[in-house]
Amino acid sequence: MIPIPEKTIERMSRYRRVLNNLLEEGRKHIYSHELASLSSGTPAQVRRDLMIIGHSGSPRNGYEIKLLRNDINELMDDPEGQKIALTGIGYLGRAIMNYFMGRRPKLTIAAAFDIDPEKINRVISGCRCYHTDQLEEIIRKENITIGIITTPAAGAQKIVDTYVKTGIKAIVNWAPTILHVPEGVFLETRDITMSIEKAAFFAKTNK
Amino acid sequence: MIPIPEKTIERMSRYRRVLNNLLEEGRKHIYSHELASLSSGTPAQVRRDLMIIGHSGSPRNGYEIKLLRNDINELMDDPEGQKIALTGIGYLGRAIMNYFMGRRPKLTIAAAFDIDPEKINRVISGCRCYHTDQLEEIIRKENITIGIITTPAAGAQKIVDTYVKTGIKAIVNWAPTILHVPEGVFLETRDITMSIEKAAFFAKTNK
DNA sequence: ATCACATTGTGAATTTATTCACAACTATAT
DNA sequence: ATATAGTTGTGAATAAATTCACAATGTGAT
Ligand SMILES: NC(=O)c1ccc[n+]([C@@H]2O[C@H](COP(=O)([O-])OP(=O)(O)OC[C@H]3O[C@@H](n4cnc5c(N)ncnc54)[C@H](O)[C@@H]3O)[C@@H](O)[C@H]2O)c1
Ligand SMILES: NC(=O)c1ccc[n+]([C@@H]2O[C@H](COP(=O)([O-])OP(=O)(O)OC[C@H]3O[C@@H](n4cnc5c(N)ncnc54)[C@H](O)[C@@H]3O)[C@@H](O)[C@H]2O)c1
Repeated sequence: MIPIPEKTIERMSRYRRVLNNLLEEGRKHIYSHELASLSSGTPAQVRRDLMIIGHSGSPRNGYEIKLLRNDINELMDDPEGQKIALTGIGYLGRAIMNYFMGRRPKLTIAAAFDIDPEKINRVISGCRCYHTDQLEEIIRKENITIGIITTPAAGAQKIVDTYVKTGIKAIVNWAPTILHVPEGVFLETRDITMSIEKAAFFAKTNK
Repeated sequence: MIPIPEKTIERMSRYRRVLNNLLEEGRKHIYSHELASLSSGTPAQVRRDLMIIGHSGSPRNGYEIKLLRNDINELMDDPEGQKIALTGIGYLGRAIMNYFMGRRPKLTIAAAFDIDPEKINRVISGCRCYHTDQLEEIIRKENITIGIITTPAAGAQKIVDTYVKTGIKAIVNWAPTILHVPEGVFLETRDITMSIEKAAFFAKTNK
């Protein structure tokens, strides 16, 4: 079986969000052009993506929202659930914790870490907070497989190293620094600046 | 002149960050393969990007960091500066305000807006905070051209509409909802979930 | 039953992005 | 002077992503 392109995976997240909203509104079916416009894509792209994940609809009614959502769940979710560790309980860390809380049943932030004594041994957004000294212990105990970094740049590489040591295979990093991971570990460094600078470039070019 | 691809613009943000770090360390020159590894790319990609923006280096010494950084500045920055409005001074809004503060001299968050009386008429991270009632007035007065949204989904469309009305041409939205803008306005909706779900998919697939 | 029709599914075409591969170059050592 | 080594700049090749375009399809109206 050919692997599913990363771009398609990203769009699946978007589609799922839209579909969940529609389900709440009680909608039953959707056409490719509707899903496209609700997720800022094109109809052909939507159909191609659904073809890739092997979902089919009906020419007359389009796609059955519930079935499609379930297929996306099946594709994206681990049936046993996946746990996330987040290190750095500052503004950004808390924004992510709040936002994620309860949003994806199969994907939960199971533990958060910091060095600030004010923040440890509390429960924030339903998530237990520990001192970073306990990273290894808790990650192994809780069987956590995904790591997020929202600390300042200075401590980030050390945290990545600990994540990797515990067997974490996928990391999302928000600290503004280059991090290194061994082959086979997924690392994505995100930067809000990039999206703002892209917008700024557009504003400048079209002013 | 052919337009510069969006992907190249994104990478320029990354390159600039790396170059600024290197300048602080006192480095003078850099080769394409070094810049590539520091920004998680390939040497050919780097050279192609620099070719696209019309920067050239020397076969022996590579690229002169300062000159390259300046060329990126020239490409990306508006010489007169650009101002940003941010609406929604919560955890996420503050994370962005803190992070952006002083980072890009030519691109500043000039005003923040909220509806919570606790937050308005203060200065947070060097940025003045106003009630959303004053959006139009302040945006026009300050000549703001870029808008960020970090409010809950509910109020977001109304804020976009106000942004558009004041002539803002580029918007970055973090509220988890579909927003509509007229033709010619750049809108990018970002979602942290997407990056985490992508990482989770990788962790699941490679476990 | 049959028709009309808007939509799906998909091979092919196109566009966009990336990588290859190598001639041209340049600072340095000899 | 000249050779050398390691890099740049870029046309061409390749790969990846997107869009086109249309036959096949299923549904409701008649
Ligand atoms: N990439 C982006 O787009 C982006 C956007 C916003 C913020 N950031 C970065 O994310 C980080 C967090 O931002 P913030 O606004 O939440 O900052 P913050 O100061 O509010 O929070 C940082 C938190 O990390 C904790 N911390 C510091 N060192 C630590 C360590 N070694 N181990 C564990 N915890 C540690 C602090 O105690 C604090 O709670 C900063 O590095 C910031 O520059 C990045
Ligand atoms: N897209 C993502 O990846 C992502 C990540 C985190 C948070 N979020 C979303 O971003 C938003 C903010 O998150 P947060 O953690 O900062 O939440 P928060 O509750 O800390 O902050 C929200 C702020 O918006 C203000 N607000 C509410 N309604 C407003 C309105 N109509 N006009 C102006 N201000 C208003 C509130 O007073 C508050 O200060 C939420 O919608 C959240 O779901 C999105």
